[in-house]
Amino acid sequence: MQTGPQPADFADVRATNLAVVLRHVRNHAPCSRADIAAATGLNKATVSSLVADLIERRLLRETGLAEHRIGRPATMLVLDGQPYAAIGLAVSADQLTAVAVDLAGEQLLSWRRSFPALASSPGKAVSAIAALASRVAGRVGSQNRQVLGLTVGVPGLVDSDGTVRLAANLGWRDVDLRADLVHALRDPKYDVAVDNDANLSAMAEHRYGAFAGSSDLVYLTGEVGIGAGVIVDGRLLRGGRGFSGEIGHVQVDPSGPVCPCGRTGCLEAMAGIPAIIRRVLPDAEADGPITDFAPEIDEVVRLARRGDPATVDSLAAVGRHLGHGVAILTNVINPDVVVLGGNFVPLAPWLLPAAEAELAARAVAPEAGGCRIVASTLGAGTAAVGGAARALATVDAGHLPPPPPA
Amino acid sequence: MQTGPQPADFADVRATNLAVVLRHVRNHAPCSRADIAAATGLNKATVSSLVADLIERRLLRETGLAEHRIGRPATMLVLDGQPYAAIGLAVSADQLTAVAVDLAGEQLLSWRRSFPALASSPGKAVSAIAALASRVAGRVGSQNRQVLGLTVGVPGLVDSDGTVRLAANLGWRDVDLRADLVHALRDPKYDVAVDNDANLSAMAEHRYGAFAGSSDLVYLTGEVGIGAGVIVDGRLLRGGRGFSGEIGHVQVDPSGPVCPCGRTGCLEAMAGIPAIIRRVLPDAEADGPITDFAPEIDEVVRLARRGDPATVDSLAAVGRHLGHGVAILTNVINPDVVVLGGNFVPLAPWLLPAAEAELAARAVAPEAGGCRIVASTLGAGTAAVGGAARALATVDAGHLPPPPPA
DNA sequence: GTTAGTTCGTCTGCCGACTAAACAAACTAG
DNA sequence: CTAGTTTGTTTAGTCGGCAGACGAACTAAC
Repeated sequence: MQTGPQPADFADVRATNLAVVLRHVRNHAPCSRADIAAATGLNKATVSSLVADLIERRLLRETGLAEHRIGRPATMLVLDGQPYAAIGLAVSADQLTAVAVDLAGEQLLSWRRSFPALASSPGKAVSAIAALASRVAGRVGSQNRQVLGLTVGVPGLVDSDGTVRLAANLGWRDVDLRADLVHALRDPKYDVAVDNDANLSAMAEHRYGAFAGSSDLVYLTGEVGIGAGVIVDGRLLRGGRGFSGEIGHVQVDPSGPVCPCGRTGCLEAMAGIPAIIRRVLPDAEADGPITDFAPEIDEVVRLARRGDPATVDSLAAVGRHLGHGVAILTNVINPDVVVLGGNFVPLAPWLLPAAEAELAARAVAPEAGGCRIVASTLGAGTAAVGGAARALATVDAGHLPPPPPA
Repeated sequence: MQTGPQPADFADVRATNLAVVLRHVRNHAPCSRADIAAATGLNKATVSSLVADLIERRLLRETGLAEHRIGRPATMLVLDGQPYAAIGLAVSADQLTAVAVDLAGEQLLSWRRSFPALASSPGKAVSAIAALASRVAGRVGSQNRQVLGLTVGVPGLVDSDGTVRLAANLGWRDVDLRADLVHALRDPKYDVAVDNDANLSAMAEHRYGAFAGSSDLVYLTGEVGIGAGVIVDGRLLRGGRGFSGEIGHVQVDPSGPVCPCGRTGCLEAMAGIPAIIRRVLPDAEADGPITDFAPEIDEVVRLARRGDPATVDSLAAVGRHLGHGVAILTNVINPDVVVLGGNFVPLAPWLLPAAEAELAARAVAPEAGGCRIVASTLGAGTAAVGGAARALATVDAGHLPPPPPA
């Protein structure tokens, strides 16, 4: 119970303790009521009451399995994944990705739909997003699951109201996506949110990644641009207007090339995926903005595996630039880990050594402030998974679904 | 009441609500019990109980003055500054600064003592700091005030245990200042903490500055080095190991001069106070590390006031570098305001225009993400005041001094 | 098979903290 | 001097966590 501007009452205590129990079960399942009481310091009777409440809300479930040690066997508790699901949806330049995740972290579905954002208007995009979300919600509903929330990730600046201020790679400016979606979905019962894709990916890593639980974590997107999702002290860093993590257009080399944004030597222009491809595969035709880099990245990986010197050197140079960017983050924010995502993942074996060396050289704190650079292990759709994670995180934070009316 | 790993109980509710009332009175004094109830949503009876508790702890006081509107006159409440004081102490390369502040924000004393840190050992520094703290505590005690806490600010990397990992400008490395101080002060009743001077200055600005209450604020020190104290969402950003805000050695110009840290083109080497003085006053003798820049800064200000073109140009160039640094902070953190402190304050009229222009050009978000650059108005000793503010902030957060035993 | 010992989870009584509503106090308006 | 207003306290009530007792269910050992 931290200091908040709001006064506290019993409901807050109850919500806090319900969330404490729920998180404990999520992190230590299966476990018994006695385990929870011992670990949290709550009274056994209180835990019993809280667990009963959570079972009534169908967030927890008793398993038949009992550990047979000495004494009375414990009735074990696990998360009940069945009755709920959270939906995450990610918009990129060429496709929409939707996932649904249940409370226990099981991915229920993962759908992709190609959608050329630059070739359509934001209005059409809203319709397409709403249609996809609606279909996912329908599927989830047909499994008798209640939707806990829908979060849409967008590669761009999203303010605290859910308005997309600027998404260069989608060609959007001042699109009030959240309100439009709520309207298109006809005021759904569940919560609708819009956030930056890097922020959501960071939430996904924070909840499901190899460094899950690390309270100071940064995720770097490797799509058309480079964005950072920053988690500090276990919470997303948003800044005054929600425009944090825009590391892609920080200058890392004043003598570097001109970036499409008009500035010079941006990290994105030096180490972004398009820059890597141009550098390694100068012959690749670049007619119009490329949006899907998979074939080219595959080719780069092939060349690197084969040990092609120019490719390896190029990737090392890119790694150094990334290390420079990570060093800026380390010096300013001092995260425990920086996770490289997107198209950086397959390239990581050739990027990381150079990046780590550069980080060590540029970081002020000894041992780079304890900061590690790793590749994401979550696979594709991280931002969408993070969208689902956001809704689940609100449950963990105490915003529980109401108990059944019956 | 935010989500925390800790379960909550009644004591937490009480502490939270006591803090709510205390903060309300601090921000809206003088005010009546009825005002508090109306503004916070707490019940009148609850407010009465909370106020009685706070009066017993001598944190609040009733004033005789009553507002005579229609109806029964209200008995007004104000903070009772008398019984408590918090001590802040700042270490710099050439002196120690100590201040004591009461609960109402009144500065009770401000002492300076010259102390050549580089010429003495860390051990002697600990003795000197402890002696000064002890004298301040004695003076405060002789006024029948209880000391709420002592916080020491150090220009360098301080980890979460209060150990100074590296303070280049003091010549310190791995000095466990907090433990040493606790020992030298013989386990004082009050809380002892050590923190980075920029962090503490940021707390001072957050509590007493022109932008007090802004929940996303950065303070830039302008002493020997440049450090950032970062407040995000109303809380200090510390990072995984407490090494955040080290913006001084981020590279802003790869072709810049070599910095004493060994890197090239650090912000500090381009826009630090020594760099400014070298640039504007090339004739100033620089025998050994300068620690007190006051005379030189005065001279720079004189030249700038006179309109000396070389000086004005130099300051504009420095302003551009500062703007570059601020742009990095803005893109990564998106604060509402960046406060320039220390020796930047008298130079601000000539630095700010260039800095703002550079920020606008380099910030990704429109209108620089709403970020403003301003000069501190708190005067000298900001870090020490921030040290006191830290202890007072723990009271605001609910860690109240115990009620009197009587 | 019985008994002792252990552990689990519930039950009971208690206490602390907030709420609602009634009420006394103290003032202004007319 | 009365009516009306506002303040702050009092009283009763509810809620939720806590402590300890208790029954339940099991293992271990004789």
